[in-house]
Amino acid sequence: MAREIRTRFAPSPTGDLHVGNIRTALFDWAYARHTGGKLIFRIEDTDRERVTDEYIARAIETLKWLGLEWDEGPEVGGEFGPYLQSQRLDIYTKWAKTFLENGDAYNCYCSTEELEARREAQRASNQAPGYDGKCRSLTPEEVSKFLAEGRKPVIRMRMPDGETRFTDLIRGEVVFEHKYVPDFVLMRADGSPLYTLAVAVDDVLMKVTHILRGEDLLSSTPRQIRVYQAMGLATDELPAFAHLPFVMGTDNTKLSKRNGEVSIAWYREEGFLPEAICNYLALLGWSPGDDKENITMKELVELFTIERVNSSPARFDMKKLEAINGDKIRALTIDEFLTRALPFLLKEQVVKGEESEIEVVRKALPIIQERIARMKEVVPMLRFLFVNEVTFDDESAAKVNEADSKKVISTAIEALSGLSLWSHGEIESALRKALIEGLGLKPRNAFGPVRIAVTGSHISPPLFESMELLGKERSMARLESAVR
RNA sequence: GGCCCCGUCGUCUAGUGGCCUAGGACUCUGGCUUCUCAAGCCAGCUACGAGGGUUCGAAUCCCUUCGGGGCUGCCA
Repeated sequence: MAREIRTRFAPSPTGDLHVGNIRTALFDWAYARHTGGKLIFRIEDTDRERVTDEYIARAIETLKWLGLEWDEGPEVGGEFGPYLQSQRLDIYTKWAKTFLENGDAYNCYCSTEELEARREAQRASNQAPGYDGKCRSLTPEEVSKFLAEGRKPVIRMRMPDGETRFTDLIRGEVVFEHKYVPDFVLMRADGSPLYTLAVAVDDVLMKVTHILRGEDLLSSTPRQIRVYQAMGLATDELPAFAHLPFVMGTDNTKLSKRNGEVSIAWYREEGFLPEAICNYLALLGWSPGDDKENITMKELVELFTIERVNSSPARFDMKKLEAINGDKIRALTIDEFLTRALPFLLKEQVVKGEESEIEVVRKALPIIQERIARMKEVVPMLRFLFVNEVTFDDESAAKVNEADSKKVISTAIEALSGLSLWSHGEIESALRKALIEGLGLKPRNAFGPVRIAVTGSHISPPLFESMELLGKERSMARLESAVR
């Protein structure tokens, strides 16, 4: 029986999770689900000056919101925990010591200043900058001298001569000659581990079989493999690597958290649905293969394979995300739509949450469902139903105040005042009769002024349905006030 | 500079030697529909970075070149 596939998503939450992080998490998740394997969620917080508990909590929350459930990790536990690296420090220390004892690593007494100076010299003489191996084989006398100077050593991994060769699942065979991979630091003088140590140790201990991660980590792979080897893993026990292409900004620069639009929290506030974000992100670097792009999470799981992941970087396109989001919104049942729309209406205080209000919203949703691309848009779309008086923007105000408009609205008032049944059908036929037949107006010119008077804007949901929802009394009041 | 990765419409992509006078989606443009805005439908614009090979035949294989990106940290 083949061993169970285990992937991991291991962010370092130095800020809110962003688009690139989530795309990686999505692929990790989809691959684990597709293969019936496990997804491990691990927090890489070895740099506690930059990673805060607040960011960790937000990362957990974001993943849950997107529906990317993990099998092992924070909150759910698992047999290979803990899943916060800051709680695993003794493990890293133990391995670093082992490496030291076995001669795979050595104490390095060079100071940051000395290293920097030597790197400068290397650059100046056109050599590849990197650790020069100065402390690789210190004599006991040299060590005593350094210690006497009060120096505290870091632990540095020894890269042997030769090369590292591995098959990236996305890019094929990749070779790094070790002369371009200098000895690297595993542990600081204060005993805190570095990423290179912690990531490799954890992937081994957590029995990760497939490492899907950003392509920026591609050139650190030889170092990671070196740690595996020092831990005693045989070549056929190494995890498989798949380096995902970047998600770039529209301007072709790498997306970064410096840019406000990358934070997933922002997309949530704007009203992008989690399934739309996942669907769109899945298309960045992967494709279902046929011409169907609008897929469900279930379909993504069924179709996702690493073979179909691209190797070239993708640009993030807000327009396409919006289009997919609109499609997802239109696919919602009214109950689902209501559940998702309500938080936006409550937050902007369009409604207070009373039963009667929610009933109005429920009735109004069908007529705006195909008119919005972001959930947030329900707010401007429905606000007119819940205010006492509409307010006009400059353009609408000018339009409604024209003499022709006042005449149209007056005529509409006469036509509507006698209506006993206030339904959109009745309203429509009464207005058509009075304005189009009666005044000989084109529909556009006839209904425009009425629309502005009733909804406050020349852009609104369908007029007759809107008036029905508003009710006769309030509709008439708005018309009256517009001609006053 | 060195090492590594990448290169099909504006964007995301399909394409693994003939089905490609390169398909789909988003955007954009025009039209239809129409009470506004949308949605929907139809049509259109636009691409294999360049140059050499290999082959009867190349977007697909090879080489060179150009361009973009990453790494080159006691960040991850």
